Amino acid sequence: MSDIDEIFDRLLSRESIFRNKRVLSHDYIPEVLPHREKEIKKLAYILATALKGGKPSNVFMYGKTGTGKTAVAKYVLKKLDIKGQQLGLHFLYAYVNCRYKTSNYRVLLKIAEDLGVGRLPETGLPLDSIFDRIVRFIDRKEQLVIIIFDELDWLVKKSGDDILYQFTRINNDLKKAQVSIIGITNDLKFRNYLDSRVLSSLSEESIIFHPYNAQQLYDILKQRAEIAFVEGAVTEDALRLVAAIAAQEHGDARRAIDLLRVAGEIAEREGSDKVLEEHVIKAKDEVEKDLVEATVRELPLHEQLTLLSIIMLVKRGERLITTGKVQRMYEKICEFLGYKPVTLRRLNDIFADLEMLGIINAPVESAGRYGRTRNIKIVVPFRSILKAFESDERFTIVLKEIP
DNA sequence: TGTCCACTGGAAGGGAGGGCTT
DNA sequence: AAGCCCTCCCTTCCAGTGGACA
Repeated sequence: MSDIDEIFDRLLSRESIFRNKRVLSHDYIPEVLPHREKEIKKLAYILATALKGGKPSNVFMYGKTGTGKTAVAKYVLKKLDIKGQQLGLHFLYAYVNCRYKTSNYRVLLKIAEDLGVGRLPETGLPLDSIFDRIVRFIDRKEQLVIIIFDELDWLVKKSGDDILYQFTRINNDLKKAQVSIIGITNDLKFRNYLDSRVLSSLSEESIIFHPYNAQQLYDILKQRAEIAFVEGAVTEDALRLVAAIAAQEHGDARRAIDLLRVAGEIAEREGSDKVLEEHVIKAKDEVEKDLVEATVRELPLHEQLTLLSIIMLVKRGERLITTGKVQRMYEKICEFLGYKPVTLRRLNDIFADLEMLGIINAPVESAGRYGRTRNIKIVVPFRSILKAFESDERFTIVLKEIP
């Protein structure tokens, strides 16, 4: 008990190294976005039409994760809103992150919620009727509605482009209001999946975001660190290291900021009054592990079993892991645990799912005479997946009992 | 040059579990 | 209560395919 008291006392008596931790959270939009001036200008230019009462073109924004697409969109909209208010204009906004809204229904629901349509049931209504309600709601008066579809590729891959099609045509149904759409995607190849009508309507304008390099990431981190931490709490070396790690991982600024935050938390936990390189290194492991563990734990049963089969094959020292091998292992595990295995067709979709989640790489390769199959590789730290499985007794038994 | 392996991936559909409207 | 409509996970059926080998 006294141990715990001591921990509490120590924590209380010490000044925190954080001054304003919120600055390091995902939804924080800073006053200045370094190295995105060009993109901000372009978007502002497009949206400025709204200030003269016009309908801005739809915009498509491409770029990898953490290149500032969402931040730029939110930033410009915030400024637009302020300017609009000065001019007595009122705009409506909706923001959907399609990655976390798994179905058409959820997407519509989020839009309805953001616009303030009113209470709608979690499920049950026909899609048309929700869409109608949204249309009726926004068409009550003359106004501009801006809808942001973030991580649009997820929506299209999961549920197709029906909703998108409806939204691109929505202006035909509206008498008073007008709708502009901002589509954001990480997947550059994703245009191929879209119906050409949707694509042409969506990409009236497009903005491309390039990954940040280490120096740019450093500038971003520096700016955030100055607000987030007390003076001198982050060493130059630590900051450089965070920037370097994130630059290696495709210039993802969000990851960089996460990393900095966690490094700070670790430093604080360990009673250090400075964030050092060693804290950053620990933070890197922790961030990665947490993410993978959570993802794996939330997978549906047969996706977990499939992943477990892959893990078993890796453990066994198999160098080439093919669909067939996984299927045989998977069926063995199912038999062992008393589950009815899914078909090969389903398994194939599961591979695609796991690949989308970034857990595996599974490109289709041909061995000529010996057929075509996926070449499956785990692309996250092996230990974090194991860790996720270890919390479930069924899987632990399999790991022990099956060679 | 054709064959043929080991799959891949599209299309259609189903049923359990949810909740709506009437 | 009946009759719909939705999602999620899954099945059945099957045409299609890259390239090493004969």
